[in-house]
Amino acid sequence: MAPEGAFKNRAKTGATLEEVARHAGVSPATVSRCLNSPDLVRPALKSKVEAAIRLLDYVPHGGARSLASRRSRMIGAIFPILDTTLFGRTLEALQQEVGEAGYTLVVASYGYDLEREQHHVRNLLTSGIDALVLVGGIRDDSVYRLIERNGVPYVLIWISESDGERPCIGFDNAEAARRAARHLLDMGHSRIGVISGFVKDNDRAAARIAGTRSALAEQGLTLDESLVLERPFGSTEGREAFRLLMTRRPRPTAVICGSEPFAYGALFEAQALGLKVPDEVSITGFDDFWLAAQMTPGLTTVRTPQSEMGRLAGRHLLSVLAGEEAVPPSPLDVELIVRGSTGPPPADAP
Amino acid sequence: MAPEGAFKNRAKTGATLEEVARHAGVSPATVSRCLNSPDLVRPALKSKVEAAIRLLDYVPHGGARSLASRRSRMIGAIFPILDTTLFGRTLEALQQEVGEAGYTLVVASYGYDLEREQHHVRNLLTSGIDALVLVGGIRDDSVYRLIERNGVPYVLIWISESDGERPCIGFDNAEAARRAARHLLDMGHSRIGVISGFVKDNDRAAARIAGTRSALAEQGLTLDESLVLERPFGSTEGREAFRLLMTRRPRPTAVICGSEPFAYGALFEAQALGLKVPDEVSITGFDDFWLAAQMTPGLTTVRTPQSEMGRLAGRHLLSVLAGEEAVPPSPLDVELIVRGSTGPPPADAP
DNA sequence: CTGTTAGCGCGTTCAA
DNA sequence: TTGAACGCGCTAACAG
Repeated sequence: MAPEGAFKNRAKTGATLEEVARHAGVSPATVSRCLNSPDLVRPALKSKVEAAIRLLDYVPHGGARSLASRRSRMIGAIFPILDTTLFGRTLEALQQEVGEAGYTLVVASYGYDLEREQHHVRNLLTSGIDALVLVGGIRDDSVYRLIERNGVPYVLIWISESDGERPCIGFDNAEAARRAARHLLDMGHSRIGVISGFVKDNDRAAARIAGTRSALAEQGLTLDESLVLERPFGSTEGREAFRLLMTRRPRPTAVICGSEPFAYGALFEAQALGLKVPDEVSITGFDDFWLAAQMTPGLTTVRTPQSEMGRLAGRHLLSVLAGEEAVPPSPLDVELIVRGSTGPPPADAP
Repeated sequence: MAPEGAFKNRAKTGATLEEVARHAGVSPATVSRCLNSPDLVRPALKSKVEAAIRLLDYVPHGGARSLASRRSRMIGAIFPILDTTLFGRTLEALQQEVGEAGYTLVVASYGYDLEREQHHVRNLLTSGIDALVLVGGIRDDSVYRLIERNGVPYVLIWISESDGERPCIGFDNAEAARRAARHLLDMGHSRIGVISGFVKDNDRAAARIAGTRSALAEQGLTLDESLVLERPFGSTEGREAFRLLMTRRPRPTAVICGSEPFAYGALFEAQALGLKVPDEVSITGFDDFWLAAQMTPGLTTVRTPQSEMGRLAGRHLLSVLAGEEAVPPSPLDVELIVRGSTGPPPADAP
């Protein structure tokens, strides 16, 4: 019922700076100054202008402003997903940090689909963002080129590229996984299963598996590839993968989960299978969301600096935009949180 | 170490439409058309233009574009919080819906602080958003006036204002809570506790309590106000509130949680207290996040149309922007999901 | 189908 | 301390 001729009713635009000037009996330039450098304006005039602004519900036109000043006061952030809790804290902290500085946050999510991410990069650049936050480092070089050619500063979060080629604010995913693995190895485990997100196009997931592998190597062990399962992130997927791992013979005595929802699922499934945790099987998570501490047994996990990455990414970009010589901080720390879900392997293990 | 003189290094701007035109040997208008209505351009020219665009990594300047066209292709959304899973699905669905239409999403969060929300409204309007999504309906009239005076269409989500004064896309929170309450009443409960978010400035929380109260009234019962606890959202707060409720005498035989994290906490705490659910106490949630189905016992809860609200809000605004005569849909349905956390009250209850 | 011509609303010179 | 004039990059009329 919507014939295509029905377009064209452009909303009445709000008041303009010039109208405000007229109402206040001053020049447009003065109104502009009231907004941008109030100290340069005599208080008497300033209050007249402010009254006019309120009277007209005047809001500056960001487009015009960014056209004239070459800055939009917007910062973009592109996340793999938004609907889970995975990036929630990072997003919240980032929004807070830039919001306090008067910046506005533009977000997008791409469902781990690099093509969609690239599309979003274009869109956000068009929107005129002054800076950009991206997750991880895997993407086509052309995307980086595009960003750089447009003079937009950016940071990659959730990773710490050791080669320092691009500015990163995050932690060493491999080392984090290594911590969890060493913890299990120290307790005597040697047959270890892994539930991971898809490694393709995801350097965090890849690094975590690599870290696990290297921890085993330190002990002269190798990771049995048949015990490495890749799944879409989610607790249901974790349950299913865990069940599968438990059918392998000899059965793994511990399972390292590359993302915490997997671990929740594994723990629930262990309970459903009647497997005692940690007596019969140990489980580790990755991130330490609120649920990890509430479950019984509590989940042993690696705590990642989720909020801090958001906060620091914002702060870094703001200072770059302020013209400061900012260097990204060195890799952030992670912490192994030992709770009840891990223990020595069962005595009768092979 | 950052002296204040260190400003002013404006990034080199990207290529302009005019440069593209020059490289392609056509007029600026033609380049513009290639971008906005490609069908009006002869293929031969179009491909020359596209080549030039790629060559220069040209990205249109959104500011200039919005100045000239009076539309920014950005939509704003302001949420109470972003770091929990509460609005995650709504956000994801909204982003997806508007993203597919080539729009960009600008988000902000205000921690349930109305002043901060107002601030964000101003900021987003300045950014030039074409439309706005807000959660709930409680805010100063001046905010609505500001939005309307600037000609920006908006919707309120997560509520359904019966008086229809403003466009809403959501569900009836009172009715939803009434469902949960009736379910308990039908099983014979009469002494019911409530754990709620703060009612001040939160119409969703208020409506849910009101709904509970009215369901009791239908049975000639009244809600004991000493059994109504308001807390910040969170499972830890749920645990603590639940523990307190369990010390009341006579002890409530059921607890209605106005937000699901409360219910998770209550369930964990019941377990810690050695209280059998549902034999000794019944618990209901609100929203039906993934965890509800995974716990043991499963959580009886009211499933809210989280994704749908995001999707429909986006769709509605897009059609308004397209100049269509769009009316917001009628209130969406909620569904009572009965799982193991509810049952009849203990036989020895008063 | 394509080019020409005007602004869109604002920040920023420069003089006064 | 204030005002006048210019142009940022683009879209939208209008001609051709």
